[in-house]
Amino acid sequence: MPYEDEVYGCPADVGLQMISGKWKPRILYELFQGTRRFGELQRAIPDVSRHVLTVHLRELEHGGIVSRTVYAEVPPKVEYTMTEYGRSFEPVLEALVHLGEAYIASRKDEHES
Amino acid sequence: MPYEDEVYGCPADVGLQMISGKWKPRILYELFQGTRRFGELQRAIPDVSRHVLTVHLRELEHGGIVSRTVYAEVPPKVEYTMTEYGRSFEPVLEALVHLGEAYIASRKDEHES
DNA sequence: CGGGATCCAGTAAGATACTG
DNA sequence: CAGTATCTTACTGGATCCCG
Repeated sequence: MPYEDEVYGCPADVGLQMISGKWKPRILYELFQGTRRFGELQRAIPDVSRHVLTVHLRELEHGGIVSRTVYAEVPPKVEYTMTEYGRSFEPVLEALVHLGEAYIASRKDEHES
Repeated sequence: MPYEDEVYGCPADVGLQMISGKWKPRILYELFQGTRRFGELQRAIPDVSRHVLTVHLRELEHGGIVSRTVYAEVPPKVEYTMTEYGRSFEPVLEALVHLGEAYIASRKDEHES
C-alpha cells in the first residue's frame, strides 16, 4: 500500500507507528533529556528486556528519530542521541501525556462519584 | 500496574493507546469533520471490516473520545460524534500527520539521491 | 558491553456466517 | 442497518542462550 497524499490517515499512521511500541515513550523521555548509553537506558527502564530495547532502538534509528554512535573500544560503547527530527516529537508526546492524565483523572472522578 | 504519576511513560501510553489501532486515525479524521453514522464510516473507509470498525469504535467510546447515540428506529440508526475530550486530540493527530509527511519526504529524497 | 538468533505466548486484525 | 460470534492468521513482546 504505497503512500497516497490524498489520504489523511496514512501519514498519521506513519508518524504514529514511529512512537508506537510498548517502551518507546519511556525511551524517548530518556533521550529527550540527553544522550544515553545502552546500559543507561536499561537501568533507567528496568522492565524492558535487552532484546526488546534493542529492537525499539533499531526502529527509532530507522525512523530517523535517534542516531546511534558506536565507539570502537573495548569494552564496546554505544550512544543514542535524539536527532533534530526526533525532537519535533517532543510536543506531541507532551500533549499525549496531558491527554492521558486527563483520562486517568476523569476515570478517578467517576470511580469516586 | 497502577498509575504512578512520577513515571512519564505511563500517561503517555494511555494517550497513545487511545489513538493506536490500524484504522483509528482515519476514523478520527472522519469524525473530526462531523457526526457520522456507522454505514457512512464504512463507506468512507472501505478497507476496514465491520467487525474491526465496531471494535475500534467501542474502544474510542470507552476512552471517552467519541459518543454513541442509538436511535430506536427501524431500520436501526447509530451516530458517532466526537466529544469535547476527543477534539483535544485533533492537534496531536495533525502534528503526527506533519511528522509522518516529513519522514516520507526524507525517504523520497534519499531514494532520489 | 552491546548486541544477535531462536522459540514461545498474547493480542490485534481479517474472513466468514449469523441476528435483532 | 448495525451489529455479534467464531475461527484463523500476523505481528509484538518476553525468555533464553550465544557472540565479538
